[in-house]
Amino acid sequence: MLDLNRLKALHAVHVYGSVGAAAEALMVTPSAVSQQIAKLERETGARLIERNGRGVRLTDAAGLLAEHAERILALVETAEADFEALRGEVVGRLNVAAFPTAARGLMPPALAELRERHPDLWMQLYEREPERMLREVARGELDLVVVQDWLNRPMAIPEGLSRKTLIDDIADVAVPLDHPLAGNKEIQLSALRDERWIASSPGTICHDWLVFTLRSAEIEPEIAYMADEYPTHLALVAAGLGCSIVPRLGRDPVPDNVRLIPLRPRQTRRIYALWRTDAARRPAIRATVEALGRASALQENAWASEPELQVS
Amino acid sequence: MLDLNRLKALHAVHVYGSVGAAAEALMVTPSAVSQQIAKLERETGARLIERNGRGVRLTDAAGLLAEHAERILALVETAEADFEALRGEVVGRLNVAAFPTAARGLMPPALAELRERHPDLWMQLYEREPERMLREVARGELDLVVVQDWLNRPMAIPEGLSRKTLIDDIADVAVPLDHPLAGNKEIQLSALRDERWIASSPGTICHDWLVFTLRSAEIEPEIAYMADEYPTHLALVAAGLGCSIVPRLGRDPVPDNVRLIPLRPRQTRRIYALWRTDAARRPAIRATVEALGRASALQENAWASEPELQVS
DNA sequence: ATTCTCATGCATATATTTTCCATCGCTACA
DNA sequence: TGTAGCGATGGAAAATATATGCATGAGAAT
Repeated sequence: MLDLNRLKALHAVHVYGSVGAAAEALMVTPSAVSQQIAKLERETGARLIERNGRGVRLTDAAGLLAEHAERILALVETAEADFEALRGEVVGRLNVAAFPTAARGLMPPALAELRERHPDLWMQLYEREPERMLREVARGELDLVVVQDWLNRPMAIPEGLSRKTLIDDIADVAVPLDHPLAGNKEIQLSALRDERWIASSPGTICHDWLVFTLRSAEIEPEIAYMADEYPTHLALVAAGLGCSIVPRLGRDPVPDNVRLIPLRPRQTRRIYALWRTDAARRPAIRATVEALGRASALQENAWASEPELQVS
Repeated sequence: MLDLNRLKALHAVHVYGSVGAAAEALMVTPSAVSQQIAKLERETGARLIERNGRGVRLTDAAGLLAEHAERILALVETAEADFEALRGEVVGRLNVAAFPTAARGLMPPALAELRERHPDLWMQLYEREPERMLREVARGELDLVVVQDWLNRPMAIPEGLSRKTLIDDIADVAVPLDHPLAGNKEIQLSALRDERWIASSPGTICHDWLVFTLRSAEIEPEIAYMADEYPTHLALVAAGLGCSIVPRLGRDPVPDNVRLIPLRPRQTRRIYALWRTDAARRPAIRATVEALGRASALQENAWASEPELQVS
């Protein structure tokens, strides 16, 4: 492949008209330039330069090559300039993941904001369960993940990861409209001892949250139905087949004959953004964490302003 | 100014995904690649590469630089091609590849002719399976490849490649001399329903051709033996262990007690030369394509003049 | 715990490039 | 016509750069 330094020498001779002038421009001796071009001739097998009186003249082939060299060198300079401009900016590609409700409730506004403010940032969003996210972010397969834990049973954060608390998600109880407690403004967990429950599949956080919340009131839930999609949960609740515990984050619109009632005391899970500490050098990571923080604050304000969700 | 070799190293890591693979592609040790990039980091003052598990990952800055490098390297290549085109001479080095039977049947006469006519052309011939060739020619690792497909299931040609049809290779069936059909002048596929077959390894085109041809007659072949070398196939046929479908191209001399009988209707695969359209500026490429065309025509004439290979 | 794979750093060998200097060819001018 | 001046080139040595082999260390797979 053509060598850039030789091309540079040839180009300089083309531009400055003599070996000596080219050498001066390149800050080397004429001999160096002469030898570079001689090597280029040997490598390509073509005559490039011929003596012309006291000076030299480029052949047609050399002229062509010099013009190409001009474009190539210009491109290299462009690359340098772009590179400089890049440093410290929010660009590149980010692989982010969140568990399902956060992916629906938190990511879309954050992604929209980032898209708006940083058009050169490419984000790819995945939906994942927490353990897998943890593994993948630690390995660098994902750049940033949104995970959750329960306040009284915090998750172990692997070495080398940083986190930022985004929001405390709140659990409400979904009951059929004809349920005895459906008129309540709030419900205590202990009042739910004899209900039948609708849960997600074991191994999902939604399942775990249900079981964990009830166990914290020493209730071993009787799980009557399992369904992974929340709209299915709510349809089952609407049909009077049981109750469900439903997080607020990413919650779909609720059917008319289902009531969502705040628990007392509040049952919350804390939601975090997690990323490799090293990777935080990337402005893109920092910008995304901040955008998630803003999206979370907006969400919390929205909840605070809905009176029927308040717990006295 | 950015150094081309360092950019090449960085680009290779970007494309091949690891320092080791990049090193292999550049034909140097991983250490060399690692050090080139380290120097680039020192020169630019930016982090370019970070360890990621067992491997590495490029930073955003490095990704940007690698993309620029891609353009720069492409421009250099264009310059080379233009340069050669200007000289109008068939010179330089060409990396060509073909699948095994074409490498034996088509390339040798073409290469001999080229060597004779263009002593300054250096050709390196590789034997490859088609998918890999396709990838490599698109990337510029190979300059010209010979691939094949079946007439009724044409191959997808990537953007930016040109092709020329060389020849339609014909399949014959090899049977032992004492086989009931050995006396036939031609054989219909349907007559081969209950044969046992000798095939190449799965994943080779020879294997695929056997299976594809028989399936086209709705025969699911019972593969009794697998061997990659055709002489071995023929020895197995000679021993009465089964039949085989053998392309004419690159066919070795056949043992006495094996009969090769044309299929009716003809089973053919079409063989193409493929090259990057940009690179066709090089007279060397054009000359090689033409030489392959002549070699193919010769081969077709040879087949046409052997009476025992005709199908009525 | 071990065994692999992969990247990297160091010391060393090798290759390349530059400089210095001598030489040669051409031009200008005496 | 001779000769001084200018400019390019080539060889040898020095400076620089680059690649290799090997050792090390980190992470992953078993």
